Amino acid sequence: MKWMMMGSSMEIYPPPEFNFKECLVFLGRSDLEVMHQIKAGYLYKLVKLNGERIVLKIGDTSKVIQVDFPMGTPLSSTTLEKVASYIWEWFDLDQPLAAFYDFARKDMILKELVSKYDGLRIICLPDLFEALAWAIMGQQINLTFAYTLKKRFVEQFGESVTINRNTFWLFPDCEKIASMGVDDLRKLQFTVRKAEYIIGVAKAISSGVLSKELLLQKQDGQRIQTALMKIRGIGAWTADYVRMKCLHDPTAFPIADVGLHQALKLQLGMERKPTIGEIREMSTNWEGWQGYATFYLWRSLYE
DNA sequence: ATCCAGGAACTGT
DNA sequence: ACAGTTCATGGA
Repeated sequence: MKWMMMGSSMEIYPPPEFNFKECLVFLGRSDLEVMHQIKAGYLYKLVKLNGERIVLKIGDTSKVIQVDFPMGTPLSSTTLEKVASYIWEWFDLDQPLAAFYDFARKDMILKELVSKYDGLRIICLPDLFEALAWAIMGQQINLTFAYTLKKRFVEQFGESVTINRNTFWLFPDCEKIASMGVDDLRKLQFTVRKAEYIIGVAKAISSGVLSKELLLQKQDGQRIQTALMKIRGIGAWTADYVRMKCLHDPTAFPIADVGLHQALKLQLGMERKPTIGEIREMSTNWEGWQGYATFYLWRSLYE
């Protein structure tokens, strides 16, 4: 991770295989998104780091990520370090993407995508509770409604900061959700099950039996998968999604994902969606990078 | 109206 | 292990 301060701005120096504007397209895919805002090419997000709430204004200038602080808070060097590391993690910048491109350029399905979306990285959800809760919200419903649920959830239970008549939201603390009842979420049109799953996950995280650190300590992706799937409400799809978007495992592969199926159908000009078996077949070359293949295919569904 | 959506648990065999 | 059923609601 490379960064330095230039006056009141932070400069972050990402690896060469990174295109901020390409990532902005993905971040801008829903008008109902509440966790960040995009305005005039800048990405705004409220984060809580080192106990401080900080609004970040993120832009790019030729190979450099530039971060400004609209709240003008005097930030300690430890907080600044956490800002840099948050952004590094958000855009998955530790991933050696050149290795993915090396074979993807020769792959019949991926070559067009990696050329079109060059520099796109998986947009991560560094917070485990947010990643799990969002995945559960998205189970078996259309994305638009999933975003509606998230917006209600965040605006009901999250904290916010308003500057210049713009309101920015933090994802609700798991401690707060752990103290909620199913009925509190039912009011927002969560199903009983989704409410139970999310409250259960919130309790597990706030009690300390579940955490990102504990999962990452397991090293092996399969063990992490198994550990996640022991939790009620987390099946294979959610476990893969969280490994991909939160735990930075590029081998995670949500193979049953309907978005993936739809993207493959369109990309291959098929009359129907491919079967799991067919996807397994066409993904044999993707070993080690199934998560990135999936993400680039998801990207092809937006414009 | 009908089908389906970035699934998972439960039940029966 | 595997298939069928239930949950639940909005979008197209």
